[in-house]
Amino acid sequence: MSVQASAALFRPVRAGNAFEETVERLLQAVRLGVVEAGGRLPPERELSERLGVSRVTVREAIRALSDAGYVESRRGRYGGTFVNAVLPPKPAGDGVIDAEELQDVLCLRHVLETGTAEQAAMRSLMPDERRHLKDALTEASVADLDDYRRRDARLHLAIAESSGSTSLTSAVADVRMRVDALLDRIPLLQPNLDHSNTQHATIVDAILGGDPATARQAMAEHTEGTASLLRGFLR
Amino acid sequence: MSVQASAALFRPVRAGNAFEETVERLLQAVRLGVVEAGGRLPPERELSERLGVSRVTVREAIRALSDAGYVESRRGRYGGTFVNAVLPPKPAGDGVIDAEELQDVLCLRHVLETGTAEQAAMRSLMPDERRHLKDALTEASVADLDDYRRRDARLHLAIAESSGSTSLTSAVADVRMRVDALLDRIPLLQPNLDHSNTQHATIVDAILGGDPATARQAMAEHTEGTASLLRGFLR
DNA sequence: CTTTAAAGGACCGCCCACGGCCCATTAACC
DNA sequence: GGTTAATGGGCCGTGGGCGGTCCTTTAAAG
Repeated sequence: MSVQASAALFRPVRAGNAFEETVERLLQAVRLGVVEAGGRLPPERELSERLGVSRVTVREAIRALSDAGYVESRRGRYGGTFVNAVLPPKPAGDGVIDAEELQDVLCLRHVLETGTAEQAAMRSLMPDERRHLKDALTEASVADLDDYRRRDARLHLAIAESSGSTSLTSAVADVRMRVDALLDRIPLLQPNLDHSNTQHATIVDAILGGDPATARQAMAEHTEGTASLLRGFLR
Repeated sequence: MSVQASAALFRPVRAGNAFEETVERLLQAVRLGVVEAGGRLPPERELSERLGVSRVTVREAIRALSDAGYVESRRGRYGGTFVNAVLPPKPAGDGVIDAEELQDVLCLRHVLETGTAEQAAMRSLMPDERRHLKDALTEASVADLDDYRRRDARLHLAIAESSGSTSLTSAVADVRMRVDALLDRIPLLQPNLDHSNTQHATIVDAILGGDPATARQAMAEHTEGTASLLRGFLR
């Protein structure tokens, strides 16, 4: 039995307790911009059902996010839990980063993102999917430094959705959270942002034009850009 | 908020209770050939620690696998839990397959497997990694119809390991379990098997030769083969 | 102004899972 | 042949998470 394979298979069955995992999932929705600023989360009862977790646990998780300044709850009909316009700054984290973790997440991201771009370009997208992609691209292109991370994530998720595989979309969201945790430790510069926007346009054009090879290639260059940024700053 | 993205993010936080997930994980190790026939699982105490689950739960899971005929436990020093030489036939499952699930898993598999093959070919493998790959290839090529599924899975896992990313390896193992559940419903024919062996050799050669493009292309053709098989039988 | 429905807020009893501990068994070693 | 260490087997008290139920608040609808 290979030691690496067994390490991959005998990893922990759960990343944390129900509360922690629920917090993490809701954080994904907020941080990746799936629920936009000012937007409302699904009602607690619905979240409870969809996340497969008791409502008590959902409430505790929401309470934690509320205390941290991410969301705010309002009672009464037409109430709910709303995403704050301005998100709290994230803790810088410890300076040391595991080189193996970096290699792992960057490799995974490369595979997933180039794969979604290619798959998206291979499908014949519905009109609403095409519009959704274009909208996400536009919103990312006009974002300022503060909003950029969320809108960028939202665009990459839109591309993943265009692949037509929910499992792929989930995987992209998960790896994006890991990448974001790393990106929090390096500065975001305007030139990088401009360059990203150009690449985004190329990728979306290729997808909408049904050109898988170009979509993959463009996405590869795009992820390689942030990858080398991370490698440079963290090593 | 896109309905697809929220479906991906607000999916259940846990696939089942601790017992069920532990059974699933141990089944992976057995069914995917990570622990070969006659081989010994790690001791219960170690499994408990690595899986992040209490020893009671591990024991209940092992008991379930034992009852199902997958493994056998022996007490005393140098005892342990051993994988049976002949695995029980799997239940056929219900005839109806969700078309969306099929599309989802095949798309995910294509992206992951072609990605791992490419990444593996891009790395400079250590001598023991190269040997491991060759061994897995040889064992798959000499397998008979009964053993083929396990050895094939083992080879694909070996390729995934060669990518150097444990996350990727885990993802490949997970999607392989889903694919296997589908493959159980269609017959395995010798011609398909021969064709697979030829493709396996091409893939491994490309990886060992450091040719990412060929590795990806060969793996793409390989997965497309089983994909069209599945689509044909199940639709 | 009253009604109503939908949302958050709070509590209770139950059970699964955990940690910890000790027992029983077995093959190697001296 | 006794000793030893590693392994599976089993038990018990505790706590987290669950399902269920009811209360409170709120804005739209009438």
